[in-house]
Amino acid sequence: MSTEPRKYKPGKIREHNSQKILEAAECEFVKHGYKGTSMQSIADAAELPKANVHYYFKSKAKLYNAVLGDILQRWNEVLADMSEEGDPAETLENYIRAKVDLSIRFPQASKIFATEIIQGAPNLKEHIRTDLRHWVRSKTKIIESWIDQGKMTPVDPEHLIFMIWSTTQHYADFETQVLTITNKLEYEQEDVKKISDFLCHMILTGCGLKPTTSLA
Amino acid sequence: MSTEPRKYKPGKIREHNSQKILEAAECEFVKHGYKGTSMQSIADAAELPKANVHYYFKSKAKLYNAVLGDILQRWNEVLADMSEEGDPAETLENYIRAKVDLSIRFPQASKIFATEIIQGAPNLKEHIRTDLRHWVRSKTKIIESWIDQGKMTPVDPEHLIFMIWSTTQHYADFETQVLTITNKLEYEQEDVKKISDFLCHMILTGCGLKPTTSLA
DNA sequence: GTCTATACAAGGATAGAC
DNA sequence: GTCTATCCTTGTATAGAC
Repeated sequence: MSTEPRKYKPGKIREHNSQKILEAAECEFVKHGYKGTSMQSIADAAELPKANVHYYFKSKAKLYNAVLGDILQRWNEVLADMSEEGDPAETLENYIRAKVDLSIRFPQASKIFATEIIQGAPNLKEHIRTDLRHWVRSKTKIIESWIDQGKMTPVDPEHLIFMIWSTTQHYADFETQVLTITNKLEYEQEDVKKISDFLCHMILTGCGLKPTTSLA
Repeated sequence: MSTEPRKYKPGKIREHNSQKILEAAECEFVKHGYKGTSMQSIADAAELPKANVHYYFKSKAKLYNAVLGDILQRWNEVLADMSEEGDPAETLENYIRAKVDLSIRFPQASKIFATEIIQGAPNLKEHIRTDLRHWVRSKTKIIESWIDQGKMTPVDPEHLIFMIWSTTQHYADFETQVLTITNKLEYEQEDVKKISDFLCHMILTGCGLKPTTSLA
C-alpha cells in the first residue's frame, strides 16, 4: 500500500536529512569545538534521533570531515583570478571585497576553519601543505611580477596575502568582539561597505596603489 | 620527625603545583577547547593525579577562568600608552611591534583568547563589553584628535585598531598555517623583524604616516 | 529506512585512606 | 596536604525492533 505511490524520491529524504545534520553540526562545532561537541547535541539541533546521525555519517570524525569539506568547497569559490597582465589595484580590491563578503555571509565556516588551525590543523595539515601552499605560491609569483613591472610598491607578497586573510576573516571569527565593542547586534549593509572600503584603502595604499573608492 | 625541618615553605609546593597545572591546562585548552579538554589530560600533562587538580582549582570551570585571567593579565601589559600630544607614527609602530612580539612569544595565550571569542565569548563577554570597550573608546578618541590635528589621514579609528589586532594576532593564532605555507618549523628572529616591518609599513602608510624603518 | 534500548568507555567530581 | 577508589553522568556506537 504505502510502498507504491512514494511521496518523495528514494534519495530525497536522505539528502534532506544529511543537509540538516550538516548544518546542525556546523553550528555545534563552532560553539564547542570538535571534541567538545556531542553527537547528541547535533542530533537535537537537527531534530533527529541520535542513531540517525550515526546512520548517515557513520562516526563523529567522518561527520566533522564532511563539514570541513563543505567549508573548503565554499572557500574555493573565491579563488581570485589574478594574472600578471591584470591591474593590481582592481584585482586586490575584488579579492578583498569578496573575502569580506564571505566572512559576513558565512561566519560559521570561517570560525570552524580558524578553530581547526588554532588547534594545529590536525585534519587540514595536508591540505595546507599541498593545495593551499601551491595556491599561495602561484599568487605570490603574480604579485612579484607586478612589482617587477613597477606596477606597485615592493612589499612581501606572502605577508600581503596573510594580511588580506587576517583582516577580512577577523570580521567573521571575532564577530562577537567586533559587534560588542561597536555596540551592535549584527552587521548591516553599510557596515560591510565601510569595512571593505577601509580595508581596500589601507591595503592598496600600503602597496602604493590607488583604491577606486575613496574614504568617507 | 618530618614535621619540624621543612624542606619547602608552606605555600611553596602549592604555588609550584598550581603553576604546573595552569601551564598544562593552557596547553590542553589550546589543543581541544574548553569542553574538549578533560581534567585527566590536564593532570597527566602536569604529572599529578587527577584529584590534585580538583583540589587546587575546585572545578574545571574555575581552572579555565584562572587560565583566562592569567592571559588577560599578560595582555594588559601591552596597553600602549597613547596620548593626544604623542607622535602617531611612533606610537602606532611601538604598539604594532609590541603586539607582534607578544604573539610570537605567547601564541598559546592568543589562541585561547581567539577560541573563546570564536565560540561567542561565553566567559569574556562582560570583559569585552566593559573594560575592552572602554579601552577602545579611549584610544579612538586619541586617534580622532590626531586626525583633527592633521597629523594623519582620516581613517576609521575602530577599524584601525581591529586591523592591528587581526594582523598581529594572526601570526599566533594561524601559526600552523603560516609556518606550513612558508615551509618553516618555527619563527626566527629575522621573521619577526620582517613581519613587524611589513605591518608597520602597510598600516602607517595607510594612515598617511612614514614608518621609521623602510622595507628591504 | 527509522528509531528505541543498550553496551561500554570516559569524564567530572568527591569520600576517605594515608 | 596528597592520592586511591568510587559514584554518577555523559559520550560514542550499535543491535535489533518496527
